[in-house]
Amino acid sequence: MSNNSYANRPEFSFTIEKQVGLARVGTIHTPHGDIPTPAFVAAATLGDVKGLTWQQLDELGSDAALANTYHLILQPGTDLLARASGLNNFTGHTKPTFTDSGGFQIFSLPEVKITNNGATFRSHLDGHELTITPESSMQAQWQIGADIHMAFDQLAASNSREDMQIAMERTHAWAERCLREQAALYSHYITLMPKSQVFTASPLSNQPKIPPYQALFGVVQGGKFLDLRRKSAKTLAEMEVSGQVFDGFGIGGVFTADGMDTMLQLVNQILPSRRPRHLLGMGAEPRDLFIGAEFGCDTFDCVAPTRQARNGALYTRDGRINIKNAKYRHDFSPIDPECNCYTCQHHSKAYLAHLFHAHELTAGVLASIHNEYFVVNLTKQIRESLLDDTFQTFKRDYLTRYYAKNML
RNA sequence: GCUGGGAUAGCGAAGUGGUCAAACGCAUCAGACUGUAAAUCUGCCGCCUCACGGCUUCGUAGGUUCGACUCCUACUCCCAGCA
Repeated sequence: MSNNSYANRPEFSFTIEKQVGLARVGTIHTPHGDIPTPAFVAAATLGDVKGLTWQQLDELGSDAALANTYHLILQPGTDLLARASGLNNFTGHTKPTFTDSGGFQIFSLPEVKITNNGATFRSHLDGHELTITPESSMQAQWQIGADIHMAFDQLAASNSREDMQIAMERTHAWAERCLREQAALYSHYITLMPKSQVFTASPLSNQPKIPPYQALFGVVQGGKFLDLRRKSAKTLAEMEVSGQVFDGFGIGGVFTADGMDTMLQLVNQILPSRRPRHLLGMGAEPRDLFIGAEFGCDTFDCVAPTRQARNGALYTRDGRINIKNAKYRHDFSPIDPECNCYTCQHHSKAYLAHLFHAHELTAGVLASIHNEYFVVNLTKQIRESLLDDTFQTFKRDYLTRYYAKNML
């Protein structure tokens, strides 16, 4: 292993090709292939990117996808995914995958009961009660068999410092348990958690399609409180249980780009530079990606590009437009004349507007191709600009133009 | 021709004496969406006004009443059944 790479296990490593301040250009190596970074990871919550086939996702340039453990536990069940030899084999997606732990979803549900043991909540599908613990989340993620897992974390109940600190400390306690379980799962592949009310995973055996090692990222919390963020980053960076350390880190609980630069500077100076960092949930706006990459994040995921696409909000170099607006009904130009996506190469705004007004499924498909391409491609361009030392100019020009209308 | 039913805002459809510019749905117009309970949600949606507020409406014309979309009369049109 070179000085520029990190490999907790031979099957997972991160190579840094260039560092510019906190920003870096690198490659995450996984059993399902490489992810050149910075990279935008497509949100595939239920095992698909809404509105897109895997082929379409592939063709627009996506290098990775992120599914959600909470959703997959509820349906189709992680036992089934294990039986199918893992998520990639089940879905037909061939590229690297992440799974989120379910923490974020659970805390957005009503009537969540948090104890030191775990989170108890009701399924949003049928209301049945379910408990997820750090251990069971790890087990479920191993059954899903993604390349990169997130530690089971807690989001704060409010923005108050007190709640933020409670959530952070619980996240740290759970992080230790996640590491312990990770070590156990790696050596035994998977173990049983035979408590009747706790989500339980069945033992796996001889599942060659499931990666032999599945990386685990610890999740930094602390909200807007910089001292908490500092403590969280330091604690997780130094955490080691049973010889197991985090293979990378997620930065969670970020809901706005305001103040994100300062927070990321602080956190990413503390996190070990040779391990990858994923900015959880951010990427609805170009500035999120620029700021994230500039201050040391390697991967991003966000539901906004596809959600907004389904709702008719489309990205252009000159800001976001709502394709359903009356003025686009007879506009025969592409969404963005500078865009090279399939949709912009083949279709006009008028056609898209018509499909949206007619509630055709194809509207969401074509719009999702465009929006997902937009963020995936922008992140690739950021990577290129870091490589050829044009990042600052690129960033300034891009953001000035994108937000010009909003700065009037 | 007779009998019965009906005509409400762009469309559909509530309302059967005051609290009705008029429920609700759709459409229109606009906005929101950041680890997806989201192909969802919010607002607007007769005219004037930034707004307070004002004005004109419920097939047409007239009447009863303090007051009518709601009651009466005539007319026009639509639907069903019977001839």
